[in-house]
Amino acid sequence: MPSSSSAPKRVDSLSRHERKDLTRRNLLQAALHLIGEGRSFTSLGIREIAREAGIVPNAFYRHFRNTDELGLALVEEVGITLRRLLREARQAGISEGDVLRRSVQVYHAYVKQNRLQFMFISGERSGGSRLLRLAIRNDVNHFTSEMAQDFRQLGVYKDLSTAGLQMVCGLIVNSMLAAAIDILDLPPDQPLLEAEMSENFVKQMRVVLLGAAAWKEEGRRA
Amino acid sequence: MPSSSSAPKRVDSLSRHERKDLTRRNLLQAALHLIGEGRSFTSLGIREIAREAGIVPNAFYRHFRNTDELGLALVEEVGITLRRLLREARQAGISEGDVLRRSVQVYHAYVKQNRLQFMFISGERSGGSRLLRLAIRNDVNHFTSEMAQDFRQLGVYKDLSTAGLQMVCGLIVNSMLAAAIDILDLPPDQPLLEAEMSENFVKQMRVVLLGAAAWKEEGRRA
DNA sequence: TGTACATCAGTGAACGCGCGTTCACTGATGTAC
DNA sequence: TGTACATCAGTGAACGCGCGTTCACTGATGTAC
Repeated sequence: MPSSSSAPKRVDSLSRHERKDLTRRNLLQAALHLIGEGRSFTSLGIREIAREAGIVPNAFYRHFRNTDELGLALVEEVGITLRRLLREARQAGISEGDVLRRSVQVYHAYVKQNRLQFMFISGERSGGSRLLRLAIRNDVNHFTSEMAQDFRQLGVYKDLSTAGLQMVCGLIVNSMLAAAIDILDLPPDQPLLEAEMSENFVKQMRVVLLGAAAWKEEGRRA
Repeated sequence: MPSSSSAPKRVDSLSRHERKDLTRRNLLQAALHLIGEGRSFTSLGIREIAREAGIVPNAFYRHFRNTDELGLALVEEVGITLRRLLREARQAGISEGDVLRRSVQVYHAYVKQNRLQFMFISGERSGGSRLLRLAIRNDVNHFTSEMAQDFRQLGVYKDLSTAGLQMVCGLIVNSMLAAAIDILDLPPDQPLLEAEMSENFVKQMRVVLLGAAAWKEEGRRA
C-alpha cells in the first residue's frame, strides 16, 4: 500500500540501472545460496547460478564475464564484512571486563550471522582458482594489518615492533579462520558443542596473547 | 638386465593382482598430478583422471566407485605421510641446539617434498565434499594428538593437562597448515621469500610455545 | 605337467545430459529534440 | 509536454562438447582337475 506520492522503493518502478543492480545482487546471493547447500564455489556453473537467480543462462554475461569475476565481487563483499567486524569488535572492546572473551563472542556471532560469506572464503582461500585465492589472501592480509593497528592504538604490547605485531596478528587471524571452519561444520543447534569450541578458541587466543607478552624479551635478545 | 632367475620386479611379468595395484596407484598419482597443475580435486572428473592414468574411462570403476572414494584413498596416503613427518621430526629433535628451528626446517622440507599431497589436503580441508573434509579433519586430529603425546614424552610443559597440551598442539597444527598454503603458493625458486616465510613461522611458533609456558599460571588459576 | 574353464582388468561404442557460449530478438526504459 | 530514436537487460533457440554411466566384449591370468 503505497501511501504517498513520493513513490517508496517497494514498487517495481525502478530505473533500468536499479533493476540491473538488483539482478546483480541476486546473482551474488544465488551463488552464496548454492554454497550454503554444500556446493563449493569452484564447482558452480554459469547456468546454475543464473537458474538460481531466476534469469536465463546467457543473461549472466550482462553482469560478469565468468564465474571468477563473480567470485571477485563476492570477495569484495567479504572485505566489507570483515571491516565491519573489526569495527564491532572495537566497540565491544571499549567496555570493561574480559575483553578477549567478549571479542571471541562477537566473532563467533559474526561468523554465524555471515555464515555463507565465511563458507565462501574458507572454501576458496586454499581451494579453487589462483585468482580468487590471491584476492582472498589480500583481504585477509588487510584484516590482519588493521588488527595490528588496533592493537597499536589500544596501547597493548607496546614493546612489540610493527613487524612483531603483524606476526602475532597473523597467528591470531589464522586461528580465527580455522575456528570459523569448525563453527561452520558444526551441526546446527548444538549449543553445547558450540560453547565448547568457543571456549577452546578463547584458550588458544589466551596462549597467543600470553606468548606475545612474553615475546618482548625475545625481541630484546635479537 | 635381469641378472638372476629370481625374476626382479622390473619386467612386466606381474601377477594380475600386482598389475591392478599398479593401475590403482597410477590413478592416485594421476589425480595428484592434475592437482599439481592447479586443478582442485573437487573439480576432477572420472574421465579426466582415467585419461591421465592412461586407461579407458570406465576402467576407473574397477578401482573406485567414484572420485570421492579415490579421494579417501588419497587421504589415507596423506595420513601415512604425516605419521612419517612426526617420526622424522622426533629424530631431528633429539640432537642438541635450536629444536624449534630445526623442526620447522624439517616441516618446510617435508611440505616441499610432498607438495601434491599438501596441496590436496589444503584444498579439500575446507573445500569440497563433506566426506573428504571430515576424513581429512580426522587425520589432522590424529596428527595433533600424536604431537601432544610427543610433547608429553619429551617432558616439556609438564604443568599442562592433556587437554591443555591438545589445545596448544591444535594451535600449532593450524599454523602449520596455514604455513603450508603459503609455502605452496610461493613462486618456485625464491629462496629469499621462502626463508623469510620460514623465519616468520618460527617466530609465530616461538610465541605459541612461550604462551604455552606462561599458560601454567592460568591453569592454576582456573 | 597338461587341459578346460572361470575370473576379471581393461576395451570400445553408445546413451542422455547439462554445460558454456553464440546469435538474433523483444520490448521496456532512457535520451535528444 | 510530445515524439522519434537509441540503449540494453533479459529472452529463446541452437551449437558442439565433455561428462558419468551402461553394455557387451576380449584376452591374458588364475584355478581346478
